[in-house]
Amino acid sequence: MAGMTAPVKSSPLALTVLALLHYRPLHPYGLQQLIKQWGKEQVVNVGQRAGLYRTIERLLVGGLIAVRQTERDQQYPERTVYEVTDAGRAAVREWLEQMLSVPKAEFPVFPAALSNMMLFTPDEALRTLEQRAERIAAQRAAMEEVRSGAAEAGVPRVALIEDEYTLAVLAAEQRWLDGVISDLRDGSLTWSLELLAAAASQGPAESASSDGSVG
Amino acid sequence: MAGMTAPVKSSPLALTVLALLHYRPLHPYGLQQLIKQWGKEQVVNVGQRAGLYRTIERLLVGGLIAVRQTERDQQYPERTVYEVTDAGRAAVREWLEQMLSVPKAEFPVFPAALSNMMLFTPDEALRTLEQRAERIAAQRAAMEEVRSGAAEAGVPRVALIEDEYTLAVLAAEQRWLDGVISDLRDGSLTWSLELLAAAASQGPAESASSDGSVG
DNA sequence: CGAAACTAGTTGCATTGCAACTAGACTCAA
DNA sequence: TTGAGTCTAGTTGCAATGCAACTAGTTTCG
Repeated sequence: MAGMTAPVKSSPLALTVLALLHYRPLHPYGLQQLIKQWGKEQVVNVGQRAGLYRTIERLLVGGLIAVRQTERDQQYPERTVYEVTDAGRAAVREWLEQMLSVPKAEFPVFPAALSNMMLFTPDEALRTLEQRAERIAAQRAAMEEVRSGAAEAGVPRVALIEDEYTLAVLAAEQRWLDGVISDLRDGSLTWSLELLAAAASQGPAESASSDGSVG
Repeated sequence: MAGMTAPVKSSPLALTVLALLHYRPLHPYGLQQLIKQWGKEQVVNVGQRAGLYRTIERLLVGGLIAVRQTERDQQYPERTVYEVTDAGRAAVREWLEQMLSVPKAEFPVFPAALSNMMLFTPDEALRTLEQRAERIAAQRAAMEEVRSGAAEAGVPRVALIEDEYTLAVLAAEQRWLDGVISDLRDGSLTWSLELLAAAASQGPAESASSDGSVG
């Protein structure tokens, strides 16, 4: 077993790099530009190049990509052009299958924050959620404009499918926020420290410590 | 400037630890148990304790929590009980405001995978998305059962608000998946390499490299 | 008595995110 | 023409996170 290296782990960036090299061999900076041109910065975090170079290094060590040439377009620094290998072509399919079919547990900050919203008063909660709703609406509008523009310009639907998904999720978040906001406004969703303490003392709160005092 | 330390960064786990210590001083393992009992493992990643201990260390160094006592319930190892400080109480409010009101750009794997779905044939895509849809449906059903059970047991709505949100998002994902799946089945969503290459060659593909060949 | 399982915490490694830094080339205006 | 800003291109370092393994005492069960 000569070439045994640990299998390379998938990540959004690794998948995208490997996929783009599928279409054409390219150098790291070119990949970054391509990702931005195709509007995929929403989806892959190529903002700071560090991640990109490290990912490429990882793929190279793992044998999923190889150096094709080192070109020198005078006026620019030397650029190393990479191409995908057969192992890389196989890996992309495995990753893609896994990433598409298995919903992975991730831990975004918003649900975590929501789960502690009772530290705020209903009024404070209302104000912060209103701000979020505005921002989500703006983001959604901007994204929808880009997407429909691209669609009208003839970009095939499958190439915009991730925007379609993101928009569906954003729309759901917005609807949900609007509902909660209106429930906070009309008082059908409220709480107070006393109420919560009462609910906690009859709930399943008494078994994690030798001491049963709450608050 | 004696006690100047860098401000502690927020994270789902840090927020939750700080919030729970609000209700009652506790030791790390107790916090982990509490998080699990309250069904918050979906939302905070306390699966491997390492993160928990490191987070607590971080909060301690940052002055947001303090050691209250070191108890010894013989038969158990010594346990250090922490309590939240005034600085901690202030930090939680700032964090919460930020985390609730500002939608942060995160990079989950599914959209990244979707954006490269065209590497599969429409048929392959259909099959993998069907699998995801099944899993999402199962997860949603399980979660809904837990949530409605808790609600009927008298847990106040605000304490289940993050489940409500997650369920809304899961429902949207499921609806979206169902739509795409049916479009894949009836052929109203398709693609082929030739089609994509054609679209690419008239699109904005030609400026990231000196070489314009695609494929 | 021995094997599991639970309690409690630690260690190490790979990966990520974020920010700063280097450094050459080009662009434009004072 | 020279200096300020801006691109291109890549590197370095640190803190944080995720994941897995390891230590070690305790209890439980056969």
